[in-house]
Amino acid sequence: MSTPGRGLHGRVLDTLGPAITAGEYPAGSVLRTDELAQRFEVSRSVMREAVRVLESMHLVESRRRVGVTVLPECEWNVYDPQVIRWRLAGSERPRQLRSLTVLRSAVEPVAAGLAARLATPEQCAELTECALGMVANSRGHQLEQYLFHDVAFHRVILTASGNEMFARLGGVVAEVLAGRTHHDVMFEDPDPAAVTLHVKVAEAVRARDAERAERLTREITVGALHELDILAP
Amino acid sequence: MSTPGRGLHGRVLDTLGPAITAGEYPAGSVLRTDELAQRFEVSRSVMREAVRVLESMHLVESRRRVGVTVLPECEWNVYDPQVIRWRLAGSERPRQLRSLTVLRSAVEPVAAGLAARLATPEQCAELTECALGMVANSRGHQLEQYLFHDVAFHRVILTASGNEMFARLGGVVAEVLAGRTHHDVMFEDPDPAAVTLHVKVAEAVRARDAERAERLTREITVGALHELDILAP
DNA sequence: GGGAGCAAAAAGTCAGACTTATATGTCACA
DNA sequence: TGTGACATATAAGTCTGACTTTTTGCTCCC
Repeated sequence: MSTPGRGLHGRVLDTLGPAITAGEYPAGSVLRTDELAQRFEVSRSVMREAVRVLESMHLVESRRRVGVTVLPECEWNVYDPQVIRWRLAGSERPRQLRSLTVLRSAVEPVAAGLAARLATPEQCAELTECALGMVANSRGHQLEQYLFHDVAFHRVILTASGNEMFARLGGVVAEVLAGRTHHDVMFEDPDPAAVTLHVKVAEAVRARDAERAERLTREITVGALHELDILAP
Repeated sequence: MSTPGRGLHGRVLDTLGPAITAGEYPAGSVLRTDELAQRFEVSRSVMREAVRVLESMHLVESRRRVGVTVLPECEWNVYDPQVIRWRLAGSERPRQLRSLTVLRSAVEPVAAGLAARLATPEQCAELTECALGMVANSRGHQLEQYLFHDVAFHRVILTASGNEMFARLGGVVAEVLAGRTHHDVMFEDPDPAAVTLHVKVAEAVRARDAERAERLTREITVGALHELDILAP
């Protein structure tokens, strides 16, 4: 994913990051730079760079005479894409997936409403194209092609909202959707109702009907919540 | 703010981070580690650590034989609290404030709905206390005390939602609210209607009325949007 | 028992030498 | 004239070792 092995410090992070985010070192654990450098067979300078990155993610804190202390989970930069990937790859995957899905359920409807006001004609066209692609691949176990258009659809919505912070969640949504298709149970074709909702959202955006776009998107995300048994009354 | 001057590399970041996020180096600009090290009068190792941190924020990309390239804004980790602080402190402040307010308007209502289902009795009590504190300080230019309770109120809501990603936005909301009180025009006492809404949200959460808590919180955030002339029809 | 001061431990800093990847320019050949 | 292979320069990457600084926790004396 992204850029694997961009230098030695990156290799170290590929091991240490997942280990920490998976909770292998409980909060308060103390590591020593020299020891880590030996363990990973890299120089202290490389190890220090790795620690600096972990520190910027608020996963650890480095203090003189003490060492590198693992911080409690509530301190972590849980929006850092790298942290999200590490957690999705490890034992915390289910919880991370739930957190992200709840976040989606908050953001996407509002983004759709904004998109209905702000989307360019090109974006409207793209959206319709994605929705049609979803329809075309919604039957006959063409899950990969369906996923492709689904991801593209949500990306366009988030981008067209005109809010940079919404737009940056495109990658996250892609991970969540991909996770649902690949890891979890999804042997059957996607729910026809969901497909229809996407088409309707595209229509609403094209028609500049913000309220309708928001309401329909909320229906989509509520469905996603139910799939994970969140919001069960 | 937070931890200023945690080592030489931190000092470098305090200058370089704001400069980059303020757009002083357009996307594509190339910096050289050695030159930067000279400019900031630090060793190359320190400079390298600083660059690694900027790289983990996706503000820059370091490539052999090329140098340290400034990445386009769309690549930045705009959820990184440090990046947010840098942007709030610089010329991009107004835009950053808008982005964050829109994000709030999406997240907080959903968080309030979840809080109504999940808040502990202690959290309900805290919420009521905050709301009362707001009422008590809503008149007579006691803006600082009002702000204190306002921030606490929204923090409790976000925490009580049970979603770690919502909870992590507490700091962001604090910055936005503080910004409104300090920087922007807020000479007068807060809007009485807004105060009443907070009290009602606390009531709704205590009464476990998720739908009402969500709707009332949405009214609060819509107010915040209007203050910044967003969503003008 | 408590405060002053000392010593050790770990991170922080620096300088210099060396390695590696790679963009770019050169030149021969088609 | 265009194109491919090759050489070269450049800037990041890595390693090592010596030194500094901060901070903890212990000891010793009052």
